[in-house]
Amino acid sequence: MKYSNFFIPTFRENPSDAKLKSHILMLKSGMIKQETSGIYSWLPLGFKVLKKIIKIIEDTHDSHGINQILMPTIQSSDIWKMSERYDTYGKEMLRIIDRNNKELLYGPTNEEMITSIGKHFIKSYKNLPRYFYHIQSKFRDEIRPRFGVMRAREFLMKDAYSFDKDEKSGELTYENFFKLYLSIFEKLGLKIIPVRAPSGEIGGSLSHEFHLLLETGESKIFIDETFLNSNFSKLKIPEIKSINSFTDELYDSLKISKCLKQLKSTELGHIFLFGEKYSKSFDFKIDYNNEKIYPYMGSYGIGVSRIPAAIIELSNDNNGIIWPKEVAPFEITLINLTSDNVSTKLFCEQLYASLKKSNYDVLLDDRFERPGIKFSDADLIGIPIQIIVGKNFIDKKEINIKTRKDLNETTICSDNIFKFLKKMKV
RNA sequence: CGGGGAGUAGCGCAGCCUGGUAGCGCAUCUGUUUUGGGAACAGAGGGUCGCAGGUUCAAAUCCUGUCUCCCCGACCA
Repeated sequence: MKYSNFFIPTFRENPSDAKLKSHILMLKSGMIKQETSGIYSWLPLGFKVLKKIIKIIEDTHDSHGINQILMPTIQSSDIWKMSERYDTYGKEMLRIIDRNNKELLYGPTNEEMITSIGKHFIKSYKNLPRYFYHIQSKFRDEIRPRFGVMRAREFLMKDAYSFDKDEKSGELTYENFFKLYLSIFEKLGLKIIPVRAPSGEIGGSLSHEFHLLLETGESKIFIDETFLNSNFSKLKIPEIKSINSFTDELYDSLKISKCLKQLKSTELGHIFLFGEKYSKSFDFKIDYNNEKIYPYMGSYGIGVSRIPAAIIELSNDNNGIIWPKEVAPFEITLINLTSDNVSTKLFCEQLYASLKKSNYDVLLDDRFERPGIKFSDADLIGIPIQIIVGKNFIDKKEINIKTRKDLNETTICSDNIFKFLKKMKV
């Protein structure tokens, strides 16, 4: 992508309305635009990051036989009346009346809808287990939205749903999703802590949240300190059930006596095994041998649009964002400091083409801007590698490679660029 | 929902107390000179001062109402 074609409206001054570092940087780097309280547009740079995250989530789900679908944002009140959540969900649910006076709502979650889909199509235990997921906007009318996309009203969520024939099979599914989540967060470069959680509004018995430790986080979790360095990926259901870490709500209600460390965090994922709750209320029965059973269900959410903000909270400096390579909008930014010079222009165009040919995701800064502006924009938008081409190239065929993380700069001969990138393991 | 703050050019702000033709910095446009860390000079454009009503000869400024946004808390997860 060429900068001249890519819309990145950066700002020199900090936005007055934002307080959290990630919120400030997302606005300042032109990733998002607030439309109204708790509702945001994703601009090209932000959307590119979001798509990288979505791709990791999709690939991981697809490789585990989880079927991607797309359910609508607008739901009928009928299915919510069936589960009796239409009344209990409260003011967080955005209710809509259509022209025929039919009660609709903007979905805050999709258990009801997936249950109705399951009931419509699944008739036999031989079709189970079956897994579905979708990535779709949700709306929860928070009392007080804040911190940009961290706590938005409209947000993007990955929610998966499982149908099993019985509890035992359901727990195996739950265990698989538990591991799936660990691997997704690992691929995102995030060190995540699973904690036991109350199952709350959705109901059921088994529930865990996946938390990222963050000083500026809104959640509190209680964990055994040895957990900070544990590997959870080998855990089986009995161990998962008895993990020694808790959300504050569960910690309070269980009155845990053992001394646990309290830490601040942000919730990025939440999984539930709620069993027959919805299949029962929908009278969703299937044939099993010579009887009828209610499928055993679970749901598994990831707050997709919250992830970019969480990463920025962890990874930034005074100059701007520092993207980890896993989710960086581009791997490399190629900065031509002298856009009007024929030889640097030609070199950059050729290098840009061959980098793309080698499958590097590159942003070529070909703008007619002064060097200072290009440097500060590059640091602000935080692409991991900067290749800087300017006077040194014209004089000595030398270019500079800068790593955004530590701002270290190396001068190399322009012929050696690919060798150097390989050595850097970009 | 309780408490606090704010709405004036695209962004950041001053002006309001003490009413008298709406300003600054950045950004934008034109020109010249510049060009390895947010350039200089010269010129230009851009405003229903959130909205509605009231007081007044006169309202960004005073009064009343209302909408929106932000922060703290409670709530939610």
